[in-house]
Amino acid sequence: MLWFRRDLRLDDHPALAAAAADGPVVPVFVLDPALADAGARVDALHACLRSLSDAMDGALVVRSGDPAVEIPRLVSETGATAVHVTGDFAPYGRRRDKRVAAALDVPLVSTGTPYAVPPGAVLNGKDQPYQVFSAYCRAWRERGWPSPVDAVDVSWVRDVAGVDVPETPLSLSPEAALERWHEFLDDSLSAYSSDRDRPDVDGTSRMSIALKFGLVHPRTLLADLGRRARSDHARKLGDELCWREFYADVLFHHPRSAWHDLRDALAGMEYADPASPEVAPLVEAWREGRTGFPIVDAGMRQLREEGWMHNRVRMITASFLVKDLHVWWPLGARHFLDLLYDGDIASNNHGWQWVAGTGTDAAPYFRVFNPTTQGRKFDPQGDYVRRYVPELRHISGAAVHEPGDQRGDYPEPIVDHAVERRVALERYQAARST
DNA sequence: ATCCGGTTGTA
DNA sequence: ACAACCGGA
Repeated sequence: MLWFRRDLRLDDHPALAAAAADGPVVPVFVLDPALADAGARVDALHACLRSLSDAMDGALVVRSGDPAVEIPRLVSETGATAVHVTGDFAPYGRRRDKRVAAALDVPLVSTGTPYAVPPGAVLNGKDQPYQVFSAYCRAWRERGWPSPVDAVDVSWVRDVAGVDVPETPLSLSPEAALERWHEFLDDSLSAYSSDRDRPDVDGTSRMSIALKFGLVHPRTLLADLGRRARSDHARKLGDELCWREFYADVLFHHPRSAWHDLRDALAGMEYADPASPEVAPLVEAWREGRTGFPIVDAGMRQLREEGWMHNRVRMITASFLVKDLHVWWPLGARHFLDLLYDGDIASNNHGWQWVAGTGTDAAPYFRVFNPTTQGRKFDPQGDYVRRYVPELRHISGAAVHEPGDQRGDYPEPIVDHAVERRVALERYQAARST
């Protein structure tokens, strides 16, 4: 039996190869009620499951319920002699897999991971986990990763009863993701290093959703990049894949950092109460994209409309919540996870902690993003803002980023950035000296 | 020990 | 230029 989780593909799949070596394979997915409130990405999950089921002519068995009940039940129904999985390294997945293994009377066999390098496998000179990206990345490259695994012939066991996958308007499949990947390699990799920071340009690989659900394995992408090893652009994209692996590694070593400050250096930090009458409307304006800062609002509206936000803008909008509105990062991390199709607890929540200054790579605390400067720099023609903020479409060029009288119905800035920057710096100073 | 590096902003 | 951090080699 192969129990699929975040590995919803048939190619380059070590656990599938291991299962197929045992004989005919029962392909299973369990819709876990504990993850049913996972926001937008439940739709993305259903889209991935539909394409996976199609790829095996409908053999996929979908059950709904607690995996610790459903998986043992399927084993006894089918007489499976082992349950094969790809390892899961996030806190919930690790707890769930322990419960399932304990409830089974056949082995739960874990083969492979969703990463090129398994979380926990790279340690520093003192045999400790890395706490900064650049050092981790160097060691990660040095360790290296295996080539993609060859396709295997699988005989699927059919006609095991299951439930239907819910309908969804989304369409996601490994084939479409790889098609996008090859288009990206052909058309956009040659400008990646700079265009990746440009939300107005379609310059990123857009592989985040495919990686989240395992439609493709990062090893597949890294193998293609390895064939372009002399390209600085390929190396830069390798770095971005490494950020994903680094944060998975950090979460593996520090499961609590999913929702708590990784470092306690700012334990005494004073935050605004998001439920208070003064702050609640500001947080709501942030969520809805009407802060009066065009690049922030464009990003928050892109998130609502598309379930995706450009990474540069994720940093800008996160910095605004944390440093201009002084709200503790988990509120923002929760909001992103609710709306992002690619929402991943390790990358998302540690990215937020990076911005907040409580995580790895402790950015010097005085590094506060200026939303206007960031807009001018990374959306230089203003095209990104005009795409998502219709109220500003009558303003041409970079002037969309500037405050002024011509902005019509568009809101006035809800805070004075220069003032809030100083407040943030004072609070960081105070927290550091406690 | 000492130096490097870092998704930055303001003067 | 400077702010003025800190893990890692």
